[in-house]
Amino acid sequence: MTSAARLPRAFYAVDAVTLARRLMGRHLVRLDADGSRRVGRVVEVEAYLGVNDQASHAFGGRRSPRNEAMYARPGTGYVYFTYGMHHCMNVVCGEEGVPAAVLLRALEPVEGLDHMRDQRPRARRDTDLCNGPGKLCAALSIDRALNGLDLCDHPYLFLEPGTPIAASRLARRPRVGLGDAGAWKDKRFCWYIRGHPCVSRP
DNA sequence: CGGCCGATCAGCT
DNA sequence: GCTGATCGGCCGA
Repeated sequence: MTSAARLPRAFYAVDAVTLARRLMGRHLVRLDADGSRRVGRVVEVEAYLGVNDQASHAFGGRRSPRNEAMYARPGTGYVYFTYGMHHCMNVVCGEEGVPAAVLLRALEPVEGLDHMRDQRPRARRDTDLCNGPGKLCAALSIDRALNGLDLCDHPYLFLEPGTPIAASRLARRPRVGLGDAGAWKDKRFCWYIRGHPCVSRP
């Protein structure tokens, strides 16, 4: 355990590129009914910049019940269901009413690995528990019921300061899995820890 | 290890 | 109807 203080609202009230860098090394904490903790250290993220970003769910100002959380205040969690079977979690940033967010793509398991393994029975190695956006949501039992949650004031899901990451270990590359996102698909808006075994594409 | 493919469904055209 | 901010099984090298 590294820290008990959850990150404040101001931490999230920045643009998506800044928040992407800031989130690296932080701890995503999931408390359970019995008080036990599942904790993962953020090792890979992607920034989605907003209405001008062709890869964003809010491109062109799109707004629907599905992505409504992107328009909420910074520190809100945007959890959506995709491919008919997976959930992905974003952290909303910037200012309220302006859709921008950072997708959590991979975590390094830190605490509660037994519980994570229960939720991810197919994972052969512990490095496979949270090495993808759908996998980390499964490992931490994050689903649509949590969409729109306030990470600054939620009883069992939030972020803690965690441990910093040396700048020399930080790398960036184009985002993963985008279809035709025009010029935006090649922008290097994915950050990850170079050589880390828990990133989705080492 | 890399590529292909099926699962499964919400949102969009 | 089709596609997707995915995953895991199966195939071949």
